[in-house]
Amino acid sequence: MSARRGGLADEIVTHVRAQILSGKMQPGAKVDQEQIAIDLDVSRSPIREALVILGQEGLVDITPRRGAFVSRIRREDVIDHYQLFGLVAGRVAAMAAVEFSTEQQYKLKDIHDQFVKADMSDAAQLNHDFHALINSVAPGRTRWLLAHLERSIPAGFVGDSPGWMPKAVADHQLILDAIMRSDGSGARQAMEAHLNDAGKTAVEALEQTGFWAG
Amino acid sequence: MSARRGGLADEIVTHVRAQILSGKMQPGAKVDQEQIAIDLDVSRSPIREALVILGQEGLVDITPRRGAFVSRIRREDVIDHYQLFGLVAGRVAAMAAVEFSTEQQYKLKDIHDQFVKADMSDAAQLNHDFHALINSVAPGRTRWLLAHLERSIPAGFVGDSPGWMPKAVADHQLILDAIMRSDGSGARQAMEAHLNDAGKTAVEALEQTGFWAG
DNA sequence: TTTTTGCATATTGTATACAAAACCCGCCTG
DNA sequence: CAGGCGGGTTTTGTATACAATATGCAAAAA
Repeated sequence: MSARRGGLADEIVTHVRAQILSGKMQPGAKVDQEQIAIDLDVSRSPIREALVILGQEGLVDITPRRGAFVSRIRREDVIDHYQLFGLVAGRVAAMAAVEFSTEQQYKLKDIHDQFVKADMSDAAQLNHDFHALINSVAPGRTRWLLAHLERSIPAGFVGDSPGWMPKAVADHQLILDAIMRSDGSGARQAMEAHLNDAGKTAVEALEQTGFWAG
Repeated sequence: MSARRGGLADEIVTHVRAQILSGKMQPGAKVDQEQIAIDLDVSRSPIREALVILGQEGLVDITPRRGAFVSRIRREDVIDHYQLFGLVAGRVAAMAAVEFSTEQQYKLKDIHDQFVKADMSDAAQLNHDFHALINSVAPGRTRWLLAHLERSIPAGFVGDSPGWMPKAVADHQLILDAIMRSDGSGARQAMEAHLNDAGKTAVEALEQTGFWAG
């Protein structure tokens, strides 16, 4: 999005992250550069850059001359992560409630109306649009942080867990209502609650994909 | 701290960051890999990894096949950054106020008492210790985020700006008082105010080092 | 004069090569 | 039998080499 990088490194990041979040690489396991090089048929140069990114995201721990290991992320870490996400996103939601123009308000309502009727294939995109519109009022540095928080741990879990959609719809409704009536405090609370739920959902999803097997 | 990397890359990050924050590399300027390679007498391999880190931190923008450029950070971005910092650190301070043992409380008071009497050479360390003790109650992911926020933009500015010490002492006093009386809400507010001030100080410091010259 | 096209150059991105540190495993010694 | 000590192997970290794309300038056309 902001920082599209040289091509391969980004693809490798995506690949390895998927491996980790899907449980194919267990927490604590070594991330072998050579193995990835073989799997993806690339050299170690872009792999090392990818590992640096994943290290910054906290998905792998890098120790000086010993290599990269899948981080031992605990359930409470995921919960914590989403609480932080909620803290920041809640702040932005409060700003949106106050600053949104009438036009923006109805644009948000429009997205939400589509979201209500969407099936699982479109839900992810509409969910993203909903949050993106709200977050568009955030100042530059806040946007940067939100982008980090969104891709760091396990985001993009929309629909992975059954029964999440109706809950998300209800949450979004509360957020939308608060913003429509320019209720900053209400928007903040609703957004925080929404992301706290998302955290629980993320834990369940990771549980199901076999992220934790010990 | 958490992710000590292979040696050279970290040093290069420090070097380039210093160049940027001191104004020797102007915002918008190209970060030439070859030039750094010559300056530091290293190959481009660790330099590229360093640039990835700086890109993640938001100090440089990396565009696919065109290179890295010093980010055009505005004064409001620095303010924004420190507000976020305050948001998170405030949350942690509130937790500390509630969770601190009596022993921890007096340990914090002890550090503060030293801070009051310290000269500029020790102030940085004691300031760090003060915050580190408070942040020690934060869960893992929050600690990770705080570490990011601390080193991302221009942190470690203690004492760079004259007249900051007395202000910091007063701020820390308020934070300490709130924690001593287990006043979570008060600690949060005091910490947020402290970091908002730190943001202004950071802007001034950047102003003086010649970061902005336009 | 201004714009556009093409080529020479510079710089990035990726691959390969090499040096050094860490790991593994058998062996020796107490 | 436990624990420590080589020596070979593996893997990382850095340097160098090569390929591909972007940049800049000059010449030609409008």
